Amino acid sequence: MIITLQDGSEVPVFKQIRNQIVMGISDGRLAPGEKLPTVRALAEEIGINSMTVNKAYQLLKQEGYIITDRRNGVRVKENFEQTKGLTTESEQELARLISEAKVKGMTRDDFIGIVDKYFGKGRGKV
Amino acid sequence: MIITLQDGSEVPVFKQIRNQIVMGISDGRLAPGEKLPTVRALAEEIGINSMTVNKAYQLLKQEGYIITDRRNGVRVKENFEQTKGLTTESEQELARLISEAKVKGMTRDDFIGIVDKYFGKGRGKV
Amino acid sequence: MIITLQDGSEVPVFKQIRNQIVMGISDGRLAPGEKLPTVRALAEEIGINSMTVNKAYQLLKQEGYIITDRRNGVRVKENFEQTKGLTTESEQELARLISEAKVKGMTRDDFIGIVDKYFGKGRGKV
Amino acid sequence: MIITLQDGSEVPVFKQIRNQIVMGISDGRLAPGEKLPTVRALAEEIGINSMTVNKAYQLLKQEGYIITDRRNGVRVKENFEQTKGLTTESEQELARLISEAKVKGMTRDDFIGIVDKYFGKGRGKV
DNA sequence: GTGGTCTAGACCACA
DNA sequence: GTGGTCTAGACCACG
Repeated sequence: MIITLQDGSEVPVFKQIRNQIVMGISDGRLAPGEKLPTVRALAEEIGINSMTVNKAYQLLKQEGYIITDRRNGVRVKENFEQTKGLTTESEQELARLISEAKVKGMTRDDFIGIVDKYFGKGRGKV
Repeated sequence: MIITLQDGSEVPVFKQIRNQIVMGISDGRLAPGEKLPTVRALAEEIGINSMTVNKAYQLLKQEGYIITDRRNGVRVKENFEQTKGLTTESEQELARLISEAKVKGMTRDDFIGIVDKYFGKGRGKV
Repeated sequence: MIITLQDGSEVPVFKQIRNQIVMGISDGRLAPGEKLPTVRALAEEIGINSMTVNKAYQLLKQEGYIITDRRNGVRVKENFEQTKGLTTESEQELARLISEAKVKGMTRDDFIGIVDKYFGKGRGKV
Repeated sequence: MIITLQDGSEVPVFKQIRNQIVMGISDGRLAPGEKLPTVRALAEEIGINSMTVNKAYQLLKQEGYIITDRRNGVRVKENFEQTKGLTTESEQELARLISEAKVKGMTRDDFIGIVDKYFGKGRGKV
């Protein structure tokens, strides 16, 4: 899987990495149990410091997306916790996005059209 | 309309203000043309630096949510641009939220349930 | 509150800081809402790099012990989540400690004597 | 006795082995004088490097849990030192666990409930 | 001035 | 060779 960084983005590099890996897991480009590049390898590949990659991996580990250990390097977790709900933060973000959409004249169906565009891909019961 | 700041939030204060005003417009608590408090008044009301409120207002103005003029102070815009689409940034954020939801085992219908919870409110053709 | 680092310890510096702050909260030396030293101040005080202090604070934040924000610096959280249970990791650690105690000939009452020695102090319903 | 390694654990493998053997002694699954598998055998059984098992055995030997001799291989010690006290490190760990418990709202009796859950098992005067 | 991010380079325990 | 830790020093957004 290829990680691409946006240059002038507000979102910090380590979080960009985290987001792309989560999306990779979600749409099936990263399979459960699959090995991720080592900290150093990924750092070199995308031309950043390895501490930054480390930070991204630590975040993913803490969130339960990956497992890191010295024997096997870094791997996508096999079983994700099926909380079946958004965090309150995520729900707030969604609420904000919906507000913006409504003000811009989007209907519920317009919005759901976009949701379906992304929900269709990869893993997840549709 | 009352603006409440979250204490330890990652979201910077000026953006919290911006978000709440956008949501206020979206759900009808702020009517088109309605007058907003002055920078100074709002700053005092919520106990923060007026520079911060100013920053929020500038952002809102730049995004086309409010207009400022010397005679009438700050007012909610009368006609919003009906782009009927999300900005690319917003769409990316939505894509990320959907990815997280899918990994956590949410179905499309689970997700749309939450969308509807927020789409039901106030302004916007439903 | 004074933080003292053990020099040759196996436990990393950032975790030592974290532990001492948690214990400070627990025994009342740090009150809810109390301001903690800034990242830089604490780093200078104990003679380490500020990134290390930052790491400790991030951990404490993530665990819900403190709140950090740019307006107010770092503060002890007002209301802790009352989960009223140990994490599975902590329970495993306790199990291990008890195993060691038993092999060394300690009775249940010996062990509880030590527990009481520490439970008596500060905050917490006894 | 079966040794099972936790996959993404923070605890290094050699220490996981050490801990499980100590717990095995404590709850009676390993009897005093009982023969332990050879380094090589155990390494093969759990699929790890024999250096790692060796490290665990050396630690256990140094702590006085096992004895090794050339003729009989590795055996659980017959008589453990009855110090009837925890090491200072262990006591510090316990203090930390108690601190965390208190902050999370556990009472002394809640905590002792968990202690009893583990103290009840196997060897040791209860 | 605050926390947050990032770098370049180093060392360590673990396996 | 792996992840984890730490340093010294820098820059940034926020307030």
